[in-house]
Amino acid sequence: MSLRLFDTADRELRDFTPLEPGRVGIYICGLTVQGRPHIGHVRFAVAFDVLCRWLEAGHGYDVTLVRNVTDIDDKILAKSAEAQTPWWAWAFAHERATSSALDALGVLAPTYEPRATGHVPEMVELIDTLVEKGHAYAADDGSGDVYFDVRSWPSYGELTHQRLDDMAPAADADPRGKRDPRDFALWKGAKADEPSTASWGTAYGRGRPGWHLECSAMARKYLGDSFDIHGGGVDLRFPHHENEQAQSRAAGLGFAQTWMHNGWVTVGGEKMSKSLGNSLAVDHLLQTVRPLVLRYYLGAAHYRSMIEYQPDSLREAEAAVERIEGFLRRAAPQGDWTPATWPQEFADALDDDLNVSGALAVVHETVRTGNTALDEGDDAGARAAFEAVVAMTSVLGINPLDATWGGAATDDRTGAALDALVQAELDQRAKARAARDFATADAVRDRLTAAGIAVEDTAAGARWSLARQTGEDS
RNA sequence: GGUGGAGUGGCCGAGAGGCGAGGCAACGGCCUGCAAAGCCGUGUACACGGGUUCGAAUCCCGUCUCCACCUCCA
Repeated sequence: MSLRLFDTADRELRDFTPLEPGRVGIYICGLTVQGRPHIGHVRFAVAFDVLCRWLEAGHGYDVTLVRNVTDIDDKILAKSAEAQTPWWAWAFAHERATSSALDALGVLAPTYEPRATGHVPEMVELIDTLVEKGHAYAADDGSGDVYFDVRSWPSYGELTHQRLDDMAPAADADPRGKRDPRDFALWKGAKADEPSTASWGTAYGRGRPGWHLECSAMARKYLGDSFDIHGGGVDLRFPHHENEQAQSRAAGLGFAQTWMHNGWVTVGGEKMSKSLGNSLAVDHLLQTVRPLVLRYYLGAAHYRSMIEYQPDSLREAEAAVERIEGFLRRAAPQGDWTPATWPQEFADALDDDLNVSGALAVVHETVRTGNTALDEGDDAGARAAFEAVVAMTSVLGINPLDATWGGAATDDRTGAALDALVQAELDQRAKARAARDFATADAVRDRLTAAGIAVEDTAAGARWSLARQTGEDS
């Protein structure tokens, strides 16, 4: 079975064929670095991370992933002014916060991450082309703005299947020299109250780029005039993606062949951006939940579904992760091993528009098979399951053994010391149990439990691990 | 007004005309000195009303409810 993806432009599942055999170019809209990222902000990155991993591991494609950083816009300017911080420092601080949140969640770095402010010449070039072709014009009110002329481009609205006349223009729309209220800014003339560092000199006057134009220019520079996949959150479809496509195609570029949009995270039935979600900031949540668990949670639902967040679901994700982890720990071979391939059903699920839920079902079934093999002393069976689970979880970015998640406690000196101490306790307990002195044995176990250490008895003796966290959310 | 999405068992969450995805929780059992972990078993769910069909959660018609986009937004 070949890979099929849902193209949100056509609203249908299509076989995926890259423009150039063996290579895939993907552009996804990154974040406007204006605040602390919350789990809603970060979901798109997890979703497309799985896409990239599967394109590479499952189909052998050479993927070029470009994810931009919008480091200048109205909000950044407004918030930084309020905080009395230079806008560029504000943007950079939040860019760093975003990167570390994504790193923590095991999202692989893109091939390149261009910043909008570094691509003004490319943007101006695109504007020039549009003006030449009669699809853009400078406002005649002296504002220095340059607008895209939506009436000049009959296909405008094709991405979101809307007719220009059906679009409700904002009632209080300020015409500001526009030929049509739906015309959007390619270039925004500098305003008197904005810092001088926030504008660039061009033939159209000093100013800064419009948001939509940035992505068109950067996608073109790094992926070419036509590329395979453009992704982002559903809420970006209009106006952002519609405008991107209009301006790029009006400029004569082929632009994206397939559009993919991920659903968002809701809280109390509402989109997160509408609820005040500081407690759902990634760094805040990570104080009580392991990154692997949050990653599992964010990636477990189908990428196009909405995720309705509730604190309990994090607990459930943790239990599911520990089930997988527990098996891997128990089944880990002594010597060398190589990840096996995955069961066909796993591949089929991912090929079907990245059905991660279906893929996870295969993971859990394999875990069960492996546990049974372990119980029956079937070493070969346990090993096969172990290798398959490692392979599958790696593709999904949730392999508990991966170094991203910090590895085993015995990897560092503190861990080694702790292990030695716990082993001493466990030896004592083992002796007590051998002497059928269960009161002493249980006292040891209680002591360890109180210290946050869970003890499990196995055929090969007692094992210990750090107990599940019991953090609360608000 | 226009354009989309969604309603699945206690919860999360796939599926998409017939064989009860998977996880979490619960209950029973096995194992265990007792636990934990694991394994086995137990649930007859698909918003509502009609219809098509031998057969519908899946198709058709209608209804209700919720959400989003059309302004900055992952």
